[in-house]
Amino acid sequence: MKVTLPDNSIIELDDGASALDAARKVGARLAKAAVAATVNGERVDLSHQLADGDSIGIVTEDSPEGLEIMRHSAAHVLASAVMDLYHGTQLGIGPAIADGFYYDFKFPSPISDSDLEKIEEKMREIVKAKFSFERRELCREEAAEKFGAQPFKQELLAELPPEEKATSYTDDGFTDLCRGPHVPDTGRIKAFKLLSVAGAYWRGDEKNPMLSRIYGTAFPSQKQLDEHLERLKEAERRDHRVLGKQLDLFHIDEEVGAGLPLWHPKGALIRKIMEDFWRDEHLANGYEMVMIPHIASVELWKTSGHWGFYRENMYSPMDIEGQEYIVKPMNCPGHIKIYKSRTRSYRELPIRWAELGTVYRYERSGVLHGLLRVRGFTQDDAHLFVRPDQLRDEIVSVIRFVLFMLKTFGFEEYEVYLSTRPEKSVGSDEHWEQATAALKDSLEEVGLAYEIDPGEGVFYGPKIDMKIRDALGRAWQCTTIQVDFNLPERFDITYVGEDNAEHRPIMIHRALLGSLERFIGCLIEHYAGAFPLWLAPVQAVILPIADRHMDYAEQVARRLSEEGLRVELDYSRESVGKKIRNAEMEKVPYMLVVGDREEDAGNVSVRSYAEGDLGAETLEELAARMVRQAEEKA
RNA sequence: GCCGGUGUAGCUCAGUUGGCUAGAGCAGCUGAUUUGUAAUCAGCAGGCCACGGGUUCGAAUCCUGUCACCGGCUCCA
Repeated sequence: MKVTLPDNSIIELDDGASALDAARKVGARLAKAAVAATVNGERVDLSHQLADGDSIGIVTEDSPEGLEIMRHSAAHVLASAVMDLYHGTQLGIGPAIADGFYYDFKFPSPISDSDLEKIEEKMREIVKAKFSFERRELCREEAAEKFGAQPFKQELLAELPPEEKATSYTDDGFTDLCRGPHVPDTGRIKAFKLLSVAGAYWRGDEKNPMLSRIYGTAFPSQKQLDEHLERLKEAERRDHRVLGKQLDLFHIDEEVGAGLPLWHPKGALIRKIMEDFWRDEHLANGYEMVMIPHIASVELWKTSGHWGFYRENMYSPMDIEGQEYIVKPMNCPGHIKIYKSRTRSYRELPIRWAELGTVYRYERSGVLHGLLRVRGFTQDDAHLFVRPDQLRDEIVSVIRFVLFMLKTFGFEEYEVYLSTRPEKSVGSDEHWEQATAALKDSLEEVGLAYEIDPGEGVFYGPKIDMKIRDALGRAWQCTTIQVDFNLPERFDITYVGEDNAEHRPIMIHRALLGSLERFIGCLIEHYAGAFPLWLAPVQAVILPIADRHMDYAEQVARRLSEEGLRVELDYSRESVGKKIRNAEMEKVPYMLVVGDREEDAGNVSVRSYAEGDLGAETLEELAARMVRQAEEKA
């Protein structure tokens, strides 16, 4: 028989030949590296029997697909080991994921991290024994019987489409319901490690029982595994919670309350710089600033619909002389009230009102996470009131504005989602469709690739979300752009049109950075705490060599301050080496050493955080260079 | 909120099977040193061992409740 290879060449094989035979025919090296195959686009085991005319590709262990298959097999071996060690365990599912794999179990009694070593040991035995993975096709009755003691597997079986065959894989006497494919034998799982155990609801639904999930990872070589573990350690060093403490930027105080960060001087200064930039850019882009109070009568939230649809995220009302007031979870109703304070003409639109608006939302204790998930945060919010004919252009310019902001802060990578109507929502189908279409069209006009996030919209409208990843690769939603036909209706806001009749404006809710808290958290991790010059709370620290250089050092400091640069003078009576070390630890962009040589020459010795010792430079040159660099925001 | 783990000085961590005044390094303070590109030396001070209850002759250590934090799930900017 003949089969076609990916390069369209055709090889001849004996009838009944397997994918592995095909790999062998191509070359011994390929056969050795092979872990699975694709036949006519479908992933199969190497033992898969080929048919005449098949198009075949060999999946090797160093390819992304091969790695995924190996990790999936590692999950299977994990399950083998667990079933051997903990009798009566029920099996959930065990897929490969981005950086490894996991398997969900329901143990007869809880296990903890300390069990991982034992399980890993057992896995090593299984790997060493090189048990082959035996694939079997099962009829439903057989499968039901085989997994009689496995309620979760039964559930999966019951949901398998009738036309699909149930398959199982067996190694070392352990059989798992699994679609496959797997590596040919357990010995092909090279370097692996179990990382953690965590709770996970069966099928990701909190109404379901909670299982114990064991996470692990696997690589083709020990070296790659070690590198991966090293990356995890590096990520820990970039963690904004660690750096926030080290750099004295913020802290979260138990007595103040969980999820309520306190900004220290340096952190607050970074915020101030960002906020100034943000306000300036908004004013330059046709926005006006507004401000609203932090609490509002419960009546406002009833009108807006928050009281009905957003209540679980809102704090309990407080009583003020018999009236109920709510701490705001969103800024929109306040801005709408400003709109509604007088008659609006079509000539005024689009109205663009921006505010760094602090909101408070009830977040369940388990979700809080440093600055990335808090209970009180400041959104870089704005509400645009537009005529229908302006909607699309406005969304497009908001998207362009976002891209500009993210780029300025050094983010070139993000994920874009279009979130559609959730279960709990207000408004007509027609409005939801119009709003969703407007967002979609705009994304396409700008040419941004996006994914649909079904049912993830806000209760009053669909949204575009942009997510940034933290040091550990977890995605955090920052940017949000929402089109809203509903709140204008609920508040009955209008503008007078050219025809002298009242018309309903459409609202765009948008936050470019999302919230300052989350964004700064991401920013800290992005720069690993070493902020670019324009954001650095201290841009240069002056290091006099001895006390007699203090006057000159002060002169240098004064000169740079005159240029609007943020400088500090290290007065400590430490060695130069120590002063440099301290400045390095604080990740100050420039360290300026001044001693006899510099004082005589009227210059400074420049050491940059990024580049090390740069040698002497005149004060004027340095000042000009720093000012330019800060302006360029590089 | 749920599952598992953790909580000792400002920070990072020791603290044997329950048993002496709970230790170290860094940071801080004091003194000496006046220093040339990532740590000068010495001394001092600093702890309701997260908080509350219990077991015990005796608890940082064991049990229990609360709170916070970490990893994950669910949920979100």
